Amino acid sequence: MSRSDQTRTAVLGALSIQPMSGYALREEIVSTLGHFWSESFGQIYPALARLEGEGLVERRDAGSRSSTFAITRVGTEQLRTLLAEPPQIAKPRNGVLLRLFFGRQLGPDRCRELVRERRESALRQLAELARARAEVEADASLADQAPYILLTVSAGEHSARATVAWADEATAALDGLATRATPARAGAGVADGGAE
Amino acid sequence: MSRSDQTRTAVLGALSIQPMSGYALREEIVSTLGHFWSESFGQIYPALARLEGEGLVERRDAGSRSSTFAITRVGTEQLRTLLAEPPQIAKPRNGVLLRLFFGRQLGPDRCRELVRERRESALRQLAELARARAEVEADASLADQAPYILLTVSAGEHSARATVAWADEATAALDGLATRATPARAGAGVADGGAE
DNA sequence: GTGCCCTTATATCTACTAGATATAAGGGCA
DNA sequence: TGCCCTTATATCTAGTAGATATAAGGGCAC
Repeated sequence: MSRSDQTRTAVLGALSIQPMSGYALREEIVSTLGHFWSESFGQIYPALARLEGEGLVERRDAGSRSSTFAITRVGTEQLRTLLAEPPQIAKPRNGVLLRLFFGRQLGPDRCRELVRERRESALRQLAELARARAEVEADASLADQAPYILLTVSAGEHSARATVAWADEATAALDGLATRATPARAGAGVADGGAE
Repeated sequence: MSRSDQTRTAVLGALSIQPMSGYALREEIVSTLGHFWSESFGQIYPALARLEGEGLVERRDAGSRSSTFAITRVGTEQLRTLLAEPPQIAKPRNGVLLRLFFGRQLGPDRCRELVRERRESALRQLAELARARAEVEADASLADQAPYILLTVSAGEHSARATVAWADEATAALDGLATRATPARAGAGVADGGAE
C-alpha cells in the first residue's frame, strides 16, 4: 500500500460508519479510532476534495457553513479494495526510549521520571479503553461489527498493560542503579505507583 | 520539544557513541536504535550539515569519498539539554488495527491472516531483541551504559510479547466468528502458530 | 442587547519525515 | 574487464502534523 492510500482508507472507513462533515470526521477518528489511528485536518480536507472528485464520496446538505460527506457505492467498493491491501508498517520513533538509551548522560532521576510519566499515561489509556469497551459492548446497534472493534480495543489494552509491566521493571532497575536510596523511601515510591 | 529537535537528538546521541560517516550513522541508528527509532537519509544529511554549521559536530578525516563526523564538546552539552526536554509523543497509525476495525467489510479470513502475520512479525522482533540483549550483556565496554540500553530492549520485549498474547486472543475471537469451521481444523491452526 | 468566548467548520500553509532517486567510488568475482 | 553489490553523499518528491487563518453560531455575563 502506498502511503497516499492510508488517509484515503481511514477517511473512507470512517465515512462508512455514517455520513458527516469534515470537522465531525476528524472528531470521529479521534474518538473512535484514536487509540490506534490519527489524521490531521491538513490531510482530511484535501483527501475529501480528492475523493469527491473521484466520485468515492459525495457532498450532501451543503449548508451555509457545513457540508455532509457520504461514501458512495463506488467508494464502498474502493474501501474494500484498500482494506485488502497489505498494511504499511509505521516506523518507530519513541522519544522516551531514545532518552532512556542515552540515560547515562541524562541521569537516573530524570530517567525514573520519564518511566513514571509513561506508566501514568498507560494507565490513563487503559481507563479510556475500558470506557470504549463498555460502550461497544453496550451498543446493540454495532451488531456484528462489535467483535472486530473489540479486537482493536484489546490490542490497546495488551499494549498498555505491557507498558505498565515494563515501567515497573524499569523503575526497579533504575532504583538498583541509584546511589544509596533508603529502603523505606524506595518502598514508598512503589506504593504510590501502585495506587495510580 | 519541537519536532525539529528529534532528528538532532538522535543524530547527536548516535555520534556520542563514536564518530562516524553519514552513511555509518544511518547504519548505527538502524542496528542499535532500530527497535525504537528510525531516521532516513533525507533527515540525516541535512541535519549533519546544520549541526556542523552550528559547531555541534565537526568533520574529520574528510577523504575522497567519505567524511567522519564527531560530536564537539558544545554538541555534547546540547545533547544533554535536548535529552532533558520532554519527549514528543508520536501519533499512532497502526494499519493492521485500522483493517481489523473495519473487519466486517474485510471478512474473517483476511482478518485472521493479518493477525497471524502480525504475530509472526512480533516473534521475529523477539528473536532480534534476544540477540541484542545477549550482545549488550556480553559487551564489557558498555559498562554503565548497559543498564539503560537494556531498558529499551526490555520495552521492546514486553511490547512484542503483548502482541503475541493479543494475536492469540484475537485468533480465538475470530475463530469463534467463523462459519462452521471443523474443530480439528481450528486446532491445527493453533498448533502451527505455536510452533513458530 | 451587546460583546466576549468557546465550539464548530472550512481550508491551507509550513515544517518535518519517509523513501525514492541520482550519482559515484571501491571491491570482489567470473 | 565488466558486472554487481556495498559504501557514500545528497536531494527531491510525496505524505503528514500541526499551526494558522478565517468565519459562523451559540451561550452567558454584564
